[in-house]
Amino acid sequence: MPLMPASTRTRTDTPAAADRQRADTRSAILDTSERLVQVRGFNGFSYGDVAGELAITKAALHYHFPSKADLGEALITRYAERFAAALAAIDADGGAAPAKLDAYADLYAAVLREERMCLCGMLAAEYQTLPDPIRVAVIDFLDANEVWLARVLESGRDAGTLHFAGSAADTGQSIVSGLEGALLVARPYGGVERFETAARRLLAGLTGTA
Amino acid sequence: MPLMPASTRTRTDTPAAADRQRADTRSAILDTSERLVQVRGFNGFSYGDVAGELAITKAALHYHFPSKADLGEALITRYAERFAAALAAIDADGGAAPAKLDAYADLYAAVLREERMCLCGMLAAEYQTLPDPIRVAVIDFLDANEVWLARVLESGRDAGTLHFAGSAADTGQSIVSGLEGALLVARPYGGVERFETAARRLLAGLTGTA
DNA sequence: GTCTATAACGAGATAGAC
DNA sequence: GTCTATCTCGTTATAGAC
Repeated sequence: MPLMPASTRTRTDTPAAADRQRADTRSAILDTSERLVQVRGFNGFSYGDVAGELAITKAALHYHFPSKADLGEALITRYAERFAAALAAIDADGGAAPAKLDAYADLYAAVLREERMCLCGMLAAEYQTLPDPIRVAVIDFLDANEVWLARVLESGRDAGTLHFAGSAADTGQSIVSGLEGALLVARPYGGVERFETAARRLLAGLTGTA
Repeated sequence: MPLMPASTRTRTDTPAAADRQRADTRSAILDTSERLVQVRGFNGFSYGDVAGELAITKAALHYHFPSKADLGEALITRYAERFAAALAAIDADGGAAPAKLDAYADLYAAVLREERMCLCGMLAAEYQTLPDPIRVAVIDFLDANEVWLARVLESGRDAGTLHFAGSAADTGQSIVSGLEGALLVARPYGGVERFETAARRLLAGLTGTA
């Protein structure tokens, strides 16, 4: 690669390369912002923080995401898509219902291992300060999770591998809130032990392995 | 009462009256700030918000609480004291362990009815952005709750009214995280139904009334 | 697409009068 | 104790050059 300062070379020699770079920068912004929101909250990070980490300017950020609300919307949208893909992957694995629930809880544990809060849980805490489109996306994310869980729970009950009182929908809500709470409380203590303990107990109540 | 603008009269005619007013203003600041933190988060409210609501100036706020960190510390300290008093009151009621757990969950429900998050849960979400003294207070608050719960759980197990696998300490942690999560997730939806459903399921697993 | 420069505003905080 | 006035800094956001 020729030694040429980024400020003096074009970096986009063809239209296709320009598209690629736009997408790359956009992704990098989303990656950094996502982590900052999960660690510090939507009200706890700034364009300046992101620009500093990526060594670009705040103005460049505003080119990709005109307002912070736009950025937040893009963040939760992408997060929800990735989560939906993860749920589809669990389904594709073809495991039984209890294994699916374990895999689901592992998604949360992976977040905690990076010392983050669930993006949606963090936004739920800040809900009252969020622009309306983000609020809607938070609700949609929670609903999608609970719908998926309800389906898994019903199939497990039908197969006799899961046992729970009340509706599958209510039970799904309890799982989401239980795991979100386990993340929330575990993070200040550091490590995943507290989360694992709470998650195990939560799922054990459904499989009867208590 | 003589019609005299607050700006022209002394309002503190005696030293005792001065003390009373200092305490009153301080309480009013704490009350308003506490609600704002529980609704919007520690990073989601400002001295200006509090001053505006109380119709005093920001400078007056700084007299009572020089820095925002000081205010935050006072907030969680008072909150923890009030919570400890509420737990003592539950103990004083002399109910059995299951009734104590119900009363404990009701403390959370009361918070949600005011459309707030638990102060400690909110601060847990913002943990990475908080000054160190507040972080310590958050941990202390969680620990105190879990110690109290562990004691109730053990007495219930001894009396045969509560049944749970694993240690009382771990179970106490699960209850705290379960209720905090139920608050967190319920608030965006409005109403207490979601919380009540999750709380009932959580406690039903301990009393065997599932 | 990214930059420099700057606008416009709000934040936390302090000084000094009353 | 509370005020007015001010400071300094950080924030989101925009304009215009390259």
